[in-house]
Amino acid sequence: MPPKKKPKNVDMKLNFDFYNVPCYNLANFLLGKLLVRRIGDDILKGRIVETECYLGGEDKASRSFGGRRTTANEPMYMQPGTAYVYMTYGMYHCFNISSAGPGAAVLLRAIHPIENIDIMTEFRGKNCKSKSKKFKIDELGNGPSKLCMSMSIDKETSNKLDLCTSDTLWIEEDLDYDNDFKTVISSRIGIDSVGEEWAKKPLRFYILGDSSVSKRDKQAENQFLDLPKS
DNA sequence: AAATCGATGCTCT
DNA sequence: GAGCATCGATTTT
Repeated sequence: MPPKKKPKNVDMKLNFDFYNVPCYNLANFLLGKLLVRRIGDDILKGRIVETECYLGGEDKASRSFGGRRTTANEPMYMQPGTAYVYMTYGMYHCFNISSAGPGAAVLLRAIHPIENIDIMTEFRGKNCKSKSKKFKIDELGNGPSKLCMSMSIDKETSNKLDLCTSDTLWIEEDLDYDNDFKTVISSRIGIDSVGEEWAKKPLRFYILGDSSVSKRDKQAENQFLDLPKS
């Protein structure tokens, strides 16, 4: 049987039903999809290759841990598909998407540049602290703040956007991508201070073998999985 | 290849 | 005042 072909003349923007699933499922389903950003007349696209779950409630690493709710983390409680963009370390941004479940969201950790890579490179340099640095393709999206720089995503322009209806930021199917990839599940990055129990939980997902993944886990790669893709 | 370390300002206590 | 869901440069195996 040949793989099912989807028609190209339909709106591939993913809708509310895609986002309205538990955090763990959304983090998995986002892999292989395209993150799309429109800047004026330019359309930037990158394939999502690495994600992390932040569950809220019991999750000590989550900014909504214990039901904590402030004006800053409000998007984590908004309807599934809402963008949650926050600044960290005073100079970098992280981009999350709220899922089903109170205070639950998925962090996008890495994208693989696909379309208008030259413009992404330009934004990457413009938003980078050090001037006139040259970037390889895999340095454009291999980290949560790097992808924000390359896609020109920040709190001011993108926080609280509804990805289901926004015409500047959304997710869509990648019709040209062979979705037959293997998925690696590993521990999350940069949260060691919350203690071993939650720091080690298997809540990070990435596409095995993709060159834009921010950090590989060779132990976990021995147990890669064929997870359902939607 | 891995470990270390400074930058830099917002958010919450 | 403390602590960052990071990055990039420098230093060490």
